[in-house]
Amino acid sequence: MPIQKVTKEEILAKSLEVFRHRGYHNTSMTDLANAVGLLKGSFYHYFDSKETLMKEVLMSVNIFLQEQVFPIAHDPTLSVEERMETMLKRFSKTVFSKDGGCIVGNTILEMVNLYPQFKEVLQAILTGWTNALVHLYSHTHTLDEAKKLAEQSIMEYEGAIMMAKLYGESYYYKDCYIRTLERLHK
Amino acid sequence: MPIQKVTKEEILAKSLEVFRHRGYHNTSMTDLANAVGLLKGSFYHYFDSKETLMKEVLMSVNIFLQEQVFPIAHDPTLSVEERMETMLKRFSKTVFSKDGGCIVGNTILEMVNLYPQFKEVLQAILTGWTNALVHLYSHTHTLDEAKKLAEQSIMEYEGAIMMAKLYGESYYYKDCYIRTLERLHK
DNA sequence: GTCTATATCAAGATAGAC
DNA sequence: GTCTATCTTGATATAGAC
Repeated sequence: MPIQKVTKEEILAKSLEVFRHRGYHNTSMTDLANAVGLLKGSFYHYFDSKETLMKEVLMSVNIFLQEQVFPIAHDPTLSVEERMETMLKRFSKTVFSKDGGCIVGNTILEMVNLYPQFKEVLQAILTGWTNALVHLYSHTHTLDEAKKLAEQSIMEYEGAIMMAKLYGESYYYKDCYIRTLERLHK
Repeated sequence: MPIQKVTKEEILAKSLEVFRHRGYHNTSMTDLANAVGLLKGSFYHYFDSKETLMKEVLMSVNIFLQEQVFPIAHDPTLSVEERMETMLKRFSKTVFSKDGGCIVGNTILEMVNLYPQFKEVLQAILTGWTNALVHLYSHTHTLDEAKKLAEQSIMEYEGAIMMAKLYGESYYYKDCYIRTLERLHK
């Protein structure tokens, strides 16, 4: 009688890590299965295809962010600065990997042209992220200014991830974090 | 007696376009050969492998930028603003494609972890780009400030490319262009 | 130098035993 | 639910005719 080694949630979590690190096309089903501790044949018990799996990974990321991360921007028990710091850290932990990967940026660049059906969830993530930042920035800026600042912060973050990958250091990333905070006050 | 249909330079130019648009892993040798007007068998007359081809594409981009684009930053016949504008436009035309692809960003994200030997040429491009911007910004800022502003502009550009791909508009990209110019004066 | 044909291999996916 | 074995496809790369 077979014993269940993993849950679907564990597969999604581990797959997120691998995709974040290696990108989509450069990750094989064998890589994913091994990371989880299964053989690839077993993997298809949980998912029809690699494409489906990626989509579920992205959807689980989106749900987590919408439920656990973006609402921090509205937490009345924290100061605006504290909300920003907490939210940035929590967001980074989910979306970025230490070696300069980003599940959102990776997937946009690799897949949006090829699989247009991925647009929706990726846009949902980026829109949620933008709105959360806009809310924080609008404490000290007009709505239009806040929108520009939010977009600017996001674009810088994505660029910083790329630089981190190329130069192997977190310097750019830290600078970006600091500027995103500073924009609250100028 | 066989007639030569293409030159190596034409292959490099066409391959750049395709890689910029589709990324590395998502481009097949057939795609490349077709874009050039050959069959893939013929393609191997010019290049040992896809990897070699990509490396030569990147090296040709680097040479073009170092010789034809970055020196604009030092052109004494133009104002600092004119140098920046001309350089940004020329750089974009080489490196970015209309649909939100960037040969530099794409390749860093897809290949640096996998093929470390690509780091050198990619770093050469980004270092050249940084130095050119630093030179322009240092007319109105300290060297340290100029360096931060240059890095910030580059990171924003890379982020803007990603946003352009996701939302299918050049809005982010234009904003980024404007801010990169504005930073000359604040 | 370009073509056709083919070798080789990796990866996604399926079938069926346990 | 997990395994082994296998099918199938698509892509890199090679061989040799023209």
